[in-house]
Formats: sequence, C-alpha cells, structure tokens
Amino acid sequence: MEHFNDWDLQAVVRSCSFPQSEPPRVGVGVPAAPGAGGAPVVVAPPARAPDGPDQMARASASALYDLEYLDLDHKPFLLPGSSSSSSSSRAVARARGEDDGKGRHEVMISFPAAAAASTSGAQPRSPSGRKPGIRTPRPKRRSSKKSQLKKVVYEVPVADGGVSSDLWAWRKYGQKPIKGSPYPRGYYKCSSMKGCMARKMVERSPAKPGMLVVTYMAEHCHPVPTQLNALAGTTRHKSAPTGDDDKPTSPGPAAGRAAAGEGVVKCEDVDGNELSAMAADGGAEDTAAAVDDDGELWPEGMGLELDEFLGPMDDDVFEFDHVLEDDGVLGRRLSL
DNA sequence: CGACTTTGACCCGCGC
DNA sequence: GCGCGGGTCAAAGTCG
Repeated sequence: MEHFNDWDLQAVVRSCSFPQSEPPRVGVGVPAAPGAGGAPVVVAPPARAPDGPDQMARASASALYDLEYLDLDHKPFLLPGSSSSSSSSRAVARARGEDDGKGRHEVMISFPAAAAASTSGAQPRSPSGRKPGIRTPRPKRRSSKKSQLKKVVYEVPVADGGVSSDLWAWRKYGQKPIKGSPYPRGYYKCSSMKGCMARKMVERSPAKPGMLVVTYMAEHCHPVPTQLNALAGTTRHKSAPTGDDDKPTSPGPAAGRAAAGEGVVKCEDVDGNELSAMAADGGAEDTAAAVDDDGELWPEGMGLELDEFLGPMDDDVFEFDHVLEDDGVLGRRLSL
C-alpha cells in the first residue's frame, strides 16, 4: 500500500556504475544454448541499496505492495552487497538452468535481502489513459520472437526491489494482469537510446510475494551510460512523495539492489541447466558504495547491465561467482 | 516541448 | 482451427 509506493524512479533506472577499471566480476556469461542461440545468461549481483539514494530505497518496497498500479520497478543489475555499513549480508547466489522447452535460456537471480526500504510515497498521479472506443489501425508489429530472446530473470526482494540498479533508463510501455498471479506484470523498454530493443518485465512472484521477478530480454544496442547523471533529466523525479500514493511512478528496478545485502541469485538457462549457484558471504558488506552527486549511494562495481552479461560470455563456461572478499570486494562466479 | 505513465485494444504464439 | 494468454502498440493526459 501506501507505504510502499515510492517508486520514484521514473522510468529511469539508475544503477550503480561500476568502475570500469575494476569491474566486478559479477558478470556471467552463459553460453546459452550452445549452438542454439540460447540465451545468454546474465547474472548480476544484488546490490544493496543504501538509503542514501532515496530513490533506490524507496522504490523498492513500495512497488511491491502497490500492486494496483504495480509498477514494479526494477533495477536490474545491481550488485549486491554494497552496503556500506550495514550490511550483513551475504549474498548467495544460486544459478540453475531451466528450459522452458522453447529453447530459451533463462537465468534467474534472486536476492533475498532484506531491505527495508522505506518508502515514501511516490507521487500519485492521476490516471490518464486514452479513451476507450477509439481504435486506430496499427501496423503489424515486428515479430519479436519471444521465445528466442535471451532472458535473464532476477528475483529481488520486494524490499529492495524498488530500486533500480542499472544505468539504463527504462520506460514503461505496458502492464498486464497475469493469469494465475494476483499481481500484474509491468513491461519496460530501454529509453536510453532510441532503437534499443532491451526490455524488461517486472512482476511479483506469486509464490513469493515478497519477491519481485524481473526479466530482462534482448540486449542494449548502445553503451551503458557511464554516468548516472547522464540519465538525469531523462527521468522524472518525483520529488517528495507524499507517501501515500499508490502509483508507482517509475520503474525502479530494484532488482539490482538487495538492500539488505543478502541476495540470492538464481540462474537458469533455457536448457534447464543449472547454471550455477553461488553464494557469497557478506557480499553486501564488501561492496563498496559510492556516492553520487546527489548524495545517493551507489555500490561500487555493482551495476551490470544485461549487455555486459550477455555480451562477453564464454560459451563453454558459465561462471558466476559471488564472493565476498576481505577487502570488501565482491566477486561472483557462476559456473555452468 | 519532450518524456513518461496509464490503459484498452491489437496481435501473435502456443496449447488443446 | 480455435481460443487463451501474453506481449506490444499507441492515444490521452501528466509532469518537469
């Protein structure tokens, strides 16, 4: 309810950027179905969303509970653990391959973290929408082979779910109720660049109401914005949410951030292979966080985008390791 | 003015 | 072949 509507994040999801110099090894490549074009798998480490960034924190929880408008946000690849302080978290990652029978390769990542994101209300907005009854012919849609798309599924705790984790900007283009699930699914497209086919779907897990399921499809056709600020302006910021609003304003991908620091990552590939599972202890702790201009805190090395994951993957090996190192570095490895 | 959200309709893939 | 369900489109309205 009200409490959790803070998805302020508009469509823009910001995530932490990771220093290129030292990319977190979180990424994983999956050989998707070998030969078949399987799907690549991407794994991102859960990131914790510090309160710092309000957006992140807020977003998460709220969205989940706001099913009415459900805008689940999503923050994709955030690295887990970044907690600067608290975190106790350990991140556990589990990957398993799953075949949907269609040749899809999916990876599921879940971050059980507990984060309590508080929420402030996002700003309510009046419903708008076109008037019913009016219909315009539309061109045939391009066939997007659903089954052939690479899919990466993230499971994120609702609490932190609100935060967006990646650098990409997302725009919501649809929402639908899903049969069998009390929760609607939100559809988002990458708005960082025109023509980018990257999309993501966000929904609450019926089985685990406390978890958000974020599915990323397709790859970005452009580089990741290096600066968080780059997105600034592309998104609407709702400033102080009153706190009651139900409406999600923006997609906040919480996915990426496991606020609590603890995260579980599940990876499934289409083939039904378990990609791997890994656990990281104390992941959150290790992760360093950076503060951006706004004072938001971003975990360092945490943000991975799908591309990153999808891109460079070793065909033969899928590794995803999430390990916390003493120095605070989070490492993840997935092995397939 | 541009970007974004909302929302019903349209379209397509898949199962029966 | 038909129907269902999921995914996408695009108009209308809002917001910065």
